[in-house]
Amino acid sequence: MKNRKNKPADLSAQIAAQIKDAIVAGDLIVDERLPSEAELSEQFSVSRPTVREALKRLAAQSLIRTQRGATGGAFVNRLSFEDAYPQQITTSTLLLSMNAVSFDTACEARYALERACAPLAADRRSADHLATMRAEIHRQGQPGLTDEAFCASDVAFHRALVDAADNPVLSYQLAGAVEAMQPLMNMITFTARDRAQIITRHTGIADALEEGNAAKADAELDALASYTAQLAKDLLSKRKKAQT
Amino acid sequence: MKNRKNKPADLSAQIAAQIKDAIVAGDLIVDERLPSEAELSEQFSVSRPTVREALKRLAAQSLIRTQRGATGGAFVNRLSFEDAYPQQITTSTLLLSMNAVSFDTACEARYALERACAPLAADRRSADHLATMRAEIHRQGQPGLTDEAFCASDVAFHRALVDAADNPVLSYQLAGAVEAMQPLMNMITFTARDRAQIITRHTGIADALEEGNAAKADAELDALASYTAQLAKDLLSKRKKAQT
DNA sequence: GCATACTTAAATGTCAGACATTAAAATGTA
DNA sequence: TACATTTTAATGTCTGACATTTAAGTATGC
Repeated sequence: MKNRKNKPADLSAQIAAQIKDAIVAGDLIVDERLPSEAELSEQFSVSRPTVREALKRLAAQSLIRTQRGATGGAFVNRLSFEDAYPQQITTSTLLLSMNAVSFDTACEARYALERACAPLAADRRSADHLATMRAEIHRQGQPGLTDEAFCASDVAFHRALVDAADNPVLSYQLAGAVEAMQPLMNMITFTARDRAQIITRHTGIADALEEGNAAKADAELDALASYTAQLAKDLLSKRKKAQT
Repeated sequence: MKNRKNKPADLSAQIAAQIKDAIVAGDLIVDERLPSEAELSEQFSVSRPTVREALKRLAAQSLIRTQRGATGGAFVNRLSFEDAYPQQITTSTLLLSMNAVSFDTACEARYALERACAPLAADRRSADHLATMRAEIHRQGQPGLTDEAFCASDVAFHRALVDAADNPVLSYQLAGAVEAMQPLMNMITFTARDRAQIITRHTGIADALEEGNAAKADAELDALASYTAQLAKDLLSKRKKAQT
């Protein structure tokens, strides 16, 4: 069905798929205990190691958790945003690095998504979010900051922006896009002038959100996106020249 | 480190984490073959079943693939957007269903993201995407269509809209948000008048994209978002009345 | 009767070794 | 040279055992 190679999947993969389907369909509810490994191995007519491999597959996706001891076993896990974040980030990072996604493409996606958040953030930003953004802006202005640290602070700033929209679904969706960009951003060497420009934009964004001015926030984000794209273009042409 | 419960993780989880880190860091490159299970079990000083459990964890995340036979083994997998899609959808679906995310919240995220795509889609939409959208609109107008089928067509329409932006990163990020909404949408009963309204908006969106009119696409999406939110509100108040 | 210490039981975690199956490479043969 | 056969090295699966963990039950002492 799923594999167009019509290669029959491993038993452990089949069993994991069945249990996963049961969880997605709601036949197994959160915190419900699965049968013990011994019982499952009987039900599916396979050995315990095979059942265990299936359970490990599910555990790797945070679909179940296991507990040892007398009342232990495998339990359906409530998949939390907190659990899903790191997986999302890892997946996004690998997607970018393994598929030769260009800086432009990743950057475009990132700013498109952030601009989607801007109006909501302008409406709902809390004092906390603003404080975080101001703190990161201040850090970005410190002399002697390495490029890596500058990028890390940039990510923190943008995550605060996204979180300010106060929509966990948006935060989750965007975490990957923003964080996965960091390895790409790290390849850029920021001159003092670059940093000053970026800080100006960041300040503009923070100001706009503080005022609740969605249009201004959008404009500042647009300017920042253009500037970032320009930096990447310069970097590329500089490299080309170096090769010649 | 990771678990604040300072419970030491399983050996198989530790080994899986080490290999995953090596892949993310680029120490293991795409299509590189891992040592055989026997060799790994020696390297990590654990038994083969334990190594196998670790490998299954990685396979569940599509980080590796395995091949049987003389030249077989475990290979670092090129994580493709195609592979990541279904996982992203499953995760998003479970996040919504297990965390009591409200229809409003999910809907807001979805339309915010779609509106981020609209300008790009207006610029780049291909004839193919437009044809898909028109076909889905036509299907949505067919009498006798069940609510489920209507929703499925709605999802297909919106996926075409997202794909029209021609940015794989955006498509990937949005797939979850759009598809995961379907179970929630399926709870709505669409009257003939509802459907007509939605079809009007869909047609407006398709027209706008065809004209390359980003502002109009945005306005139509905004109207559709409001209408959908209104439908949900009506449904909720109707239920409340039924309970009284 | 109650608190504490010990024992038991049930589950997962780990190991060792064997056999089954697969698929490529090496070998043999017309 | 082309084809069939054998070898080989790997994953897939099974059996059985033991280790470890944890909650519950039980005995002991006061």
